[in-house]
Amino acid sequence: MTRKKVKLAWVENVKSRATSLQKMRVGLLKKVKELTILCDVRALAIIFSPNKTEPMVWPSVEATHGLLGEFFALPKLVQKKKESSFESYLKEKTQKIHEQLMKSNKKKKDYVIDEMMMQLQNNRRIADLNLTEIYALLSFSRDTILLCRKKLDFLQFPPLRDLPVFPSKMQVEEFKTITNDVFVGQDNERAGRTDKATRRINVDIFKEQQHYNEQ
Amino acid sequence: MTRKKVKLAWVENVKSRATSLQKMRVGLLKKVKELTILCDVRALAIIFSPNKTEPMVWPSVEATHGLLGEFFALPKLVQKKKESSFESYLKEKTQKIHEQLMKSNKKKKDYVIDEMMMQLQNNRRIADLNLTEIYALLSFSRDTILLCRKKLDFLQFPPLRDLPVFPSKMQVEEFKTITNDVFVGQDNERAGRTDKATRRINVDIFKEQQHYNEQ
DNA sequence: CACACTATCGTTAGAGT
DNA sequence: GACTCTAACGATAGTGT
Repeated sequence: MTRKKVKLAWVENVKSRATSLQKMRVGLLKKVKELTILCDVRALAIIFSPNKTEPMVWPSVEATHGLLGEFFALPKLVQKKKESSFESYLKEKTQKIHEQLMKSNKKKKDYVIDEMMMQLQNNRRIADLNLTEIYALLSFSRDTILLCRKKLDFLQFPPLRDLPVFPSKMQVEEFKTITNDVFVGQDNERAGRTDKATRRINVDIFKEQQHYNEQ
Repeated sequence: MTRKKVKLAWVENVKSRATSLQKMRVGLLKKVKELTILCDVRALAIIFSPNKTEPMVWPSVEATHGLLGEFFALPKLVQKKKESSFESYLKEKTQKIHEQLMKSNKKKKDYVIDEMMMQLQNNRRIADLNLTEIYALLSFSRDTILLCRKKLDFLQFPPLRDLPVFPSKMQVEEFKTITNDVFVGQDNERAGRTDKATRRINVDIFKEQQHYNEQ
């Protein structure tokens, strides 16, 4: 039995697609009906199928016309708003999830930085850091300084200058390849120098954060 | 855990209803989206909620307007047809199921009649039959005779006269009550007379068939 | 072989917590 | 809101025509 979880994509096989359409249409309209009865709302659904002139309509063509009349009678400001309430719902949802992610990333970042600081206070030296780690530290320092300035209400200070731009993901990948993965390798010079109680921690988190750009 | 199977009815509790509405709306629109992607159809859904001026619209207000444009552009004969393709689908489905039921009932009936005939050829006598069974036999005979006439192309024969009308369900129920269920009872005179190898078979099937009237 | 229908059972929606 | 658990959905194998 090859019963796979169907992924959200165009169904190639013509027959399968047709059977799916039949079943899903019925299931869908059943759900619309359920919704209207259980929650006392009015709703309509229209499904255009290829190679069929008449679409499948719920609850009926007449009722649909009635509801659409109400829809079109709505003040244009409401009806024509660029976003339907579903779209704004999605946007809100996405926003929330993204905020959560940023928060979680912030936590991890703080933890990683703390670890690095600890290591630096012990036996690890600046020379032991790789490029990614150095950028992470610099970025952290910059953020921290800015936060401090803000808190101290010294917003009139000029922005920090000469801070390097954080490298793109591709650049970091390239770097890792060239250096033959110094993070996990145990047979290179650097790793050999820091084998006491020093545990190299994962800093991959820094490489992903560049891709979230709001708006 | 009170995890009941929700029945298709108005949800009394206001809070539950609101939560259901939220969840089901999202689930519904997700399904619409699934359908359009998997089966390559275009569809729209509009859900009006109480106490909300703007309805929830899928896929978007603009796309909806576009699709509705096509819908209204359809020739009036197609668009205004009294039945949507969903309604005719349901009707067709009902028709099929009903035909199946009739077929199945016919089979059972034939089987019951066969059994009765067998019993009559053995030790059961006409006097042992109750009213329902007698009517069943008469009805069967009538049908059989009509079928034979048809097959022999003697359609010009006058219809059978003096055949009693089959009793209504209520009349039969009344009869059963009066006679204290002679079908299963073992302590009445008739049952005592037929206790050899005679097995009384269920003829309830005949009482139900009067309620299916097509169209 | 193609089609229609049924049975089976993995996946998903959503009620309750 | 996140999670658990069940009923229902729907993909596919099986069966009949």
